[in-house]
Amino acid sequence: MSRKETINWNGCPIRYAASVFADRWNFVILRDVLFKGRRYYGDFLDAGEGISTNILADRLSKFEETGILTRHQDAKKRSRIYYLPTPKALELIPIFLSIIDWAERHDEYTEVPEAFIQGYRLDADKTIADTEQLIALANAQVTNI
Amino acid sequence: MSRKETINWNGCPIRYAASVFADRWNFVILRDVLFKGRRYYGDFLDAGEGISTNILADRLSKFEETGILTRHQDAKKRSRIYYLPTPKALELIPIFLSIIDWAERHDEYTEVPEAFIQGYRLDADKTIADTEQLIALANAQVTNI
DNA sequence: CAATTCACTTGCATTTTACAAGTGAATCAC
DNA sequence: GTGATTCACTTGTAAAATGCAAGTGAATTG
Repeated sequence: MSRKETINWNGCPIRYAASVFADRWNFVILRDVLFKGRRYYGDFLDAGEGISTNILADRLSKFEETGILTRHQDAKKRSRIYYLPTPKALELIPIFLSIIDWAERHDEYTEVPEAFIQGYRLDADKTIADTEQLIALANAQVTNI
Repeated sequence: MSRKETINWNGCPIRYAASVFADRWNFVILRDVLFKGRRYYGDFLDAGEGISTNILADRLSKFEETGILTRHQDAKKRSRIYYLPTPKALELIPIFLSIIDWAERHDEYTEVPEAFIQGYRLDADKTIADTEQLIALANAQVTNI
């Protein structure tokens, strides 16, 4: 057992990434944070995906532990909690954009706006920058005023 | 319940990708197929990751169902089974390369050869093409002679 | 042709997930 | 000010997935 777990475990980037976000709910939460501007705990629940409250709480706290999200209280209503993406999370954008690109090509049911996917295929760096901008706006909406 | 599951389920590329490969063992198997040239059932088992035989069999058959891998008998020894990546799997290369890039930057324990990661950051397309070449070689080693 | 290899399958204990129902702090309505 | 409500979880429990060990049967080897 000890041998099995030490061989090839540490040092592998794919394995590390798997430990941080390879799970369907993690994918959905990161999508919501990176592309849909969702920040509040309640937003994630109401996203219509059917995530349970205990699973959401578990994933959010793990994202805190792994430095993907930070937890905050709303300034005017302290009972509301929001989560902000860290730089480490923002650097997941290229990964998720290429996932979107891949899925659009291989899933007949996927519906991505033409302009978005075409834009990405023509100039990925610009789409990454644009996405970062939208994230900054979403963050500002939650932290400002 | 029916409402919850129909809203936002279909049509989302991230959700689709999650259903195909968002799982730690899927990550490891795809890494082995895309970057380590592993093709035989036994190769995956002996990879030192500790995957159980039933889980491996389950994931391999799901990858068949989702069109990621194809299952074949070895020409000279029909009791040996190998799995080949489909074009749909090859198109995961950009995703996994950007995952490697991300992990290298954020996991202190990750050990990626300097030349490899530098090469990727300088010219991602070239690294993608190089990886495809290596995959073609690995496929040939299994299918030829 | 008996022993071994190979790719799984099966049985079962443990862990994780899903669903429903709390809980306690903060906020709102009056 | 206080009772009702909102909010972000937590808890309990049944169902599902996982992990481990031990088969199984076809193919191959000695």
